[in-house]
Amino acid sequence: MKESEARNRILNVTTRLFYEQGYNSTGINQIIEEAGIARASLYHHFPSKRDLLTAYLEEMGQQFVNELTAYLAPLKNPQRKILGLFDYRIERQYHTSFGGCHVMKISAELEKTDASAFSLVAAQKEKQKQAIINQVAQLHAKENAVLPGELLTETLFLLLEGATISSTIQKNIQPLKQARKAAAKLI
Amino acid sequence: MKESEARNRILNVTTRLFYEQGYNSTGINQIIEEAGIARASLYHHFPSKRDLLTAYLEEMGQQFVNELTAYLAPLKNPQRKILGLFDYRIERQYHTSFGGCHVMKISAELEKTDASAFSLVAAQKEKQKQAIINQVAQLHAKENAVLPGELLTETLFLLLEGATISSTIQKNIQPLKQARKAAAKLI
DNA sequence: ACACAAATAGACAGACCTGTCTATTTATTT
DNA sequence: AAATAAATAGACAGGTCTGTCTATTTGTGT
Repeated sequence: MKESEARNRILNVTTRLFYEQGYNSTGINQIIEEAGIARASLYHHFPSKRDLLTAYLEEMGQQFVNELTAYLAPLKNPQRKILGLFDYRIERQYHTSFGGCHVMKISAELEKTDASAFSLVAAQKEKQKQAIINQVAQLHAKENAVLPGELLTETLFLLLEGATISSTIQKNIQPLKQARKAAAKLI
Repeated sequence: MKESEARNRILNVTTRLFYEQGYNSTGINQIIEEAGIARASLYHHFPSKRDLLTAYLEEMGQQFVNELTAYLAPLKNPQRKILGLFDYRIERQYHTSFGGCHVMKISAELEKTDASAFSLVAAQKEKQKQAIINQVAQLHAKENAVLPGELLTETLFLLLEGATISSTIQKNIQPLKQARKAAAKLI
């Protein structure tokens, strides 16, 4: 029922354009044209542009988690999986020509007073963080670890976030490689 | 000569609006109205909107460095100054109601192919990073430090960046506090 | 007093924006 | 076969956008 052909085309085009051009710079008209569907069809499935934003975030969130899970699956132990988090980001940066994290991009376009949008966005980030928590939980704490468990999780997450935005601004993967190196010393 | 009254008003209003609403969502008409100047005056000083962007980045960069320098000045030793970097960000987040870093916000609105804009943006970030390098250079390396000097600098920078974006998305200072805690253990 | 720069008001072009509406056609289901 | 849903084309309203242009007034330095 939700699998209609037109809806899929709309969602695919929207996802691509919102990520490449941003939310504000992407117009309904462009979506209609590139998706090759009628105006009324779009408004039938998505009554307002805001509904497209919600769908975009959910779609991208789903993709991200699926891809990450697949990427980490073959890695053998928690250490390697944690380093895999950084490698995955590196691969993604190459694949998107340094487009950066979609959640960060969208959040920068939102008015800071738009609480409902920010709660959507924050929920997406929370999911990503959960992937780290799951791995750190399986680490055998080092004898004389510099950072205790919970702080280690947070630090790894923040390193990942900082390296991602930094890599996006600099348009090279150096920050992610450095973050990976630091992570290797901390786990 | 560049100190004309009208120009200052334009720049002040532009700076506020670009930061609060973003670049794409701020119109020339709104700037004119809020600055209380004539349309032709704006185009006299800034021939295109793009010129406003350049001026905005330079203005904000100047402000950021000045404020940070003033904030760190009374702190006594390199350790405290490094932790001061985090405290300064916390204060800024409160002061801007969690508006976040202006460089990150703008970079998220740029097309990733806009090389000239990205080089402006990257230069601003480089300046901020330099502030950390300066402090770390004065640290006496710990005997058995987990992270060697250069990697320590990069790690502190990435922690700061990650905690800033994370704090902006979550709308609370917890990430910055955690990053500060991690930094304290690393230096 | 003269010249030049800076600022003003406001109309205008040409394009784009979101969302609504009418009226018709195609599918699917019962 | 009848009814319901999904899709189509395209006009339309009301607004906003950037940038240009004319024509006039204010200010400043020489």
